Parts: sequence; structure tokens; C-alpha cells
Amino acid sequence: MMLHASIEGQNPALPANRHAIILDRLTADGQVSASLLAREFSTSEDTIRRDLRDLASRGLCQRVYGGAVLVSPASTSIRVRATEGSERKQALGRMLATLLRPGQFIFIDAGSTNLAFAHQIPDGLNLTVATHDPAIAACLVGRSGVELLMIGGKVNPKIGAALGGGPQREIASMSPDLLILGACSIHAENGVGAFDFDDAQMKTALIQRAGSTVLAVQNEKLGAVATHQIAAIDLIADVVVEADAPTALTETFSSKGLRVHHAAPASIANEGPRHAAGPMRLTKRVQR
Amino acid sequence: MMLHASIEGQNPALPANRHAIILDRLTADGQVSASLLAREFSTSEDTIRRDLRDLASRGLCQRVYGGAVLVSPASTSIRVRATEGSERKQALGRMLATLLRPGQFIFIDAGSTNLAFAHQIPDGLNLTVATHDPAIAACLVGRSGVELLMIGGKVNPKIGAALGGGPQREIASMSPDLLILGACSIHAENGVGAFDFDDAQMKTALIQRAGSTVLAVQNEKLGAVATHQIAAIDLIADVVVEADAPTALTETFSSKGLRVHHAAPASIANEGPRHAAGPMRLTKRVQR
DNA sequence: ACGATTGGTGCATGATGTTGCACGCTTCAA
DNA sequence: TTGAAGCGTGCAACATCATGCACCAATCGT
Repeated sequence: MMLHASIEGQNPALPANRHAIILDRLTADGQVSASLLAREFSTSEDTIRRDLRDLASRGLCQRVYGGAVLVSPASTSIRVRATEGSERKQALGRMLATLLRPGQFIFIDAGSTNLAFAHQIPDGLNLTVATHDPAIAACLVGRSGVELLMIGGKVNPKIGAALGGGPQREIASMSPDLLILGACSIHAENGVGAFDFDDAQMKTALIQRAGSTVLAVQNEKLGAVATHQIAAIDLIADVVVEADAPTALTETFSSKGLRVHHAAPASIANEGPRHAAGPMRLTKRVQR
Repeated sequence: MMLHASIEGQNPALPANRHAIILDRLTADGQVSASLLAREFSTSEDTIRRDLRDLASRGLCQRVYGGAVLVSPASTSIRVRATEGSERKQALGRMLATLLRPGQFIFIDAGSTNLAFAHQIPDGLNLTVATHDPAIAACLVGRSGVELLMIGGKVNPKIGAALGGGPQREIASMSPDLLILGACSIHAENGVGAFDFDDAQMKTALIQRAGSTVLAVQNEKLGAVATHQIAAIDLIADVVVEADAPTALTETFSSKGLRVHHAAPASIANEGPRHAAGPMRLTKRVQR
């Protein structure tokens, strides 16, 4: 860990080395400051920002105003993560819900976006729903017109769902009509990826079992390449993107034969769930 | 959890990280003072107030005059909050939590009382927790010091948990130290009962596997007789009752060899977080 | 050897996010 | 009831960001 002894202000680090050093600093301190790193490497902040953008696109860190932080600090629970960008996730979830057909057997993959989707599932569709995410299951318990199958196993605290050999054996006997695939990266050439090994294995197995697969992605996941590849892009039938998704990327998907669905803009419309009054501060602190 | 080492008065925390640090402080102490935080981050109180407003708008804390306090344990989903509700169940859950020992393997049966208990499980006990209730699992996901085993299967909408042959086979290989048995009836002569056939079968199987069984009951369940008998009363080691439980009934339990634990009265139960002693006095008056 | 290409870098600019302060109002404690 | 502390809002100053562009060096093909 003492590889990169750095004299303040005089570090001739190679570009590739900067990434490693930044990651070290990140795991050590949980955060890095763009301006400090720039001074340390005696480079411009633009270069640091580019590095950070690069790392973030690989899922290795999360950009914030002023620098970057660890992807999922242990202190911020799933519950906190679920509150981030909720309007945009709800919009994606609403569009996903329109793809459902009565009587279908659907499998809902883990993730906060899919949890938002689960809340939007309308009643009376007589669906059979399977999931390995306890939060999604809890949200669907007692919902009329939903028969719920819970996949059990040891719950991975990072992903928030049951992962491993047991769950994979359980789904081996299932043939869902539709798979709602969870948050991961998607790229026209490199296909679909995930950031955790067990999660990737589970997703791979799910895609193989499903009759059709639909994927909802927020803008920051578009065009990113993750550490674990899951499937080629032609295994995905539909993709749901945000209203303001860059057309340059969505066109690469449709040219590959995917159906691209745009969610409604998550504008000021859906403000009301909690305190209607009160000057809420809606500024997002996580960069995109 | 010690990611953000902070030198008093000189914390170079990134703006976005303040949220995580404040949440840490909040869960540790149950309350935070705006002026103290401002000094600690060497920033103005305005910024802290903005942060607090932001967190509160996401339901992660509750603003009070002078700072913020932990949101009362109802911060999960709306559905959960609806079924949870009563302070009496929280009081029972708090007493149940005192019966836990570090390193134990516990199984939590289904039910809203047990969900209230799950919220009260303290951190750092290094427990292994198994449950077949998705709501309870969702509440424990990502909790530090908890290894979570989810029992899968078809979820019974009435009970809100996975029931049937599959789940019973899964638990057949488990030997939990402690079983937190769910809401059912208890009677000194007729033993313990439940109101649903599948649920009763599950509970029977659980009791047989568990090293020890504890049962928390609200007053209305005391002395009642349910439709399906589960076990003789001597299979229960501990029973937790409400503060004002009729002594006539509790004495019949203790005469049978059960340890009877009385929960704190619900009226004062929700007063003050764990650390009563604090230099600052944040009024409980909630801001709007 | 030589020109074209590529990737990395720094700078300028316009846009966006954040912070501290002033001011008037509300709440608290004595 | 009164003084002090806390609070919300608007605003201006400042910091950070994304993008386009020019420049440089290394690489590659001819």
C-alpha cells in the first residue's frame, strides 16, 4: 500500500496509476476531493474529473459535488438508497407497469428501481410474481391479484436480495414469461453487466429462464461497462429509459432490435406524497 | 463505520458526505444539534439546516427546534407502517430485544408484533437471523451485525409469510438457538394455538427445531383458544406480556414453569432514545 | 522517414450547484 | 412578557461542472 509515496505537489503519476491511487484513497477515506487530488498530482482538476467520471462509469465510485465517494458506504443503508432519485425511478416504474399483461408470470430482479416498479403494479392483473428481494416481496404481500413467490436464501447485504447457489437452484425450475431485470449497465456492443459477482450469476441464470426480458435503466447506467458481463444485448427484448435519455445511445439500442420505451418526464407533477407544504430542497447531491 | 474520522473543528468532509455523517451521528446518539454540527464541519448553521431539511424531506430524520432526532421507528414502507402502528407492540418488541445474546442464531416467526421486534434489534450483536416473513427480512437487510437468511416459498397473503411444504423442508435443516414465535393464542391448559392451518404447521415445525422458544402476546391473545393447536405450553420457555397484563393469567404461566417478562408501559415506552444522558436538550417539539 | 491518427491534457466558457449573510418571523425559556 | 436563540427566504458571491477546442506526444501505416 506504500507503493505510491507522493511528495506533495510533485507526483509524476501516469494516467493509469492515478486511477489506482484514487481508488486506494477512496477505500481508505471513503471520499476524495477533486481539488485536493489535482494539487497532489500537480495536474488540472479537469483531468481529475475525467478520471472520476471514468471510475464512476465503471461503477467503482460515485461522483458527488466536489469529488467522489465510495459506491455504497456501509453507513448508508438500502433504505437511504431507495430515497435517492425516487421521482425518476417512479417514472421508470410506471412505464414498466404498462408492459404487463394479465395472467403473466413475472420475475422481479433486485434493486431500488424495481422496488419503485413493484409499487406501481396495478391491481387486478392476476399476476404471478416471483422475486428474491425481500423489500419487493414485502411491498407485494397481500396485494390483490398477485400471487407471490419468494425466493429464499442467504441475503447479500450489499445487493439486498437472496443470492448464491440455493436461490439459483430454486429458479432453475421456473419459466417466467417476463423478467424485470434490475439496475445494471447496458452497452450496445458490450451487452449487459453488473457490479457484483453473485448478482451477475443470478441475473445470467434469470435471463436464461425468462421468456422475455425487459430492463429499466437510469441515464447514468447507459453506455457504461460493468465489471461482470451478464449477457449479449440481443437477449434483452425491451429497454425502458428516462425521458431525457440521450438519443445517441438509445438509437444504438433500437438498431440492435430492442424496443425502446421512454418514461414520462419526472417533472414537478408527482410532488405530493409526504409534506405537500414546505420548501423542500430537491437538489440532488449525487452527480450523474 | 469509522470511515469518516473527524478532527474536531476541521472536517474536510465533502458536502455530500455530510449527510452520511449526520445519519451516523443520528443513529448513534439519537439526536444531533445544528450548532454543534456546524462547528464540527466548520460551516455555517444555515448549511446544516439545509442538510437537515433535506434529510427530513426524505423521511430519514425528524427536525426539532435546535437540530433533529431519529425518526420514530416507522420509517419503512407505508404498508408496513399501516400494519405496525401500535405502541404496545413496540413495547413488547423492546422487551423481546433484551432477551437476545451475542452470536445467537434466531428465527423470527411472522407477524406484526415480530416486525416491531425486528425494528428494535440492536446493532453489533452478530446475530444470524432467519425468517419467512418478507417484511421482517426487508427491515433487517443491510443491518450491521445481522446475517440474514430468507426462507422462500409461496407467500400466504393472509399471514404475510412463506408457508407450505417447501418452507418447512427448508427449516428442517436449521437449529436456531432461539425462536421468536409470532402472534397466536396461549392458554395455560390448552397450550399455544394459531388460526390458520398452514401457519400452525409451520409454527409446530419451528418449535421442534428451536433450542428455546419465546412468545410475545398482547393482552387480547391471553387465555384465548385458537382453532389449531400448536404445542403444549411447556415447550415455551419465555413469554413476554404487556405491562398491564392480568396477573391472574400470568400466574398460571409462571406456575407452569414459564419465565414471564413484563414490557414497559407503552405510555413512556417511546420516550427518549437509548442514551438518556446528553448535554444538549433538544425539545421533542417537531418542526413542520 | 514522414505524415496521419489517436489519446491525453489544459484552458475558456456558459451553466449549475453550494454557501454565507441579511432580514424578518417564530419559538423557547425565564 | 421579554430577550435570546433558532428558523425560512431571498440574494449575491463563490465553487464546481460539462463541453468544445487547441495543443502535444506517442503510435501506426505507408
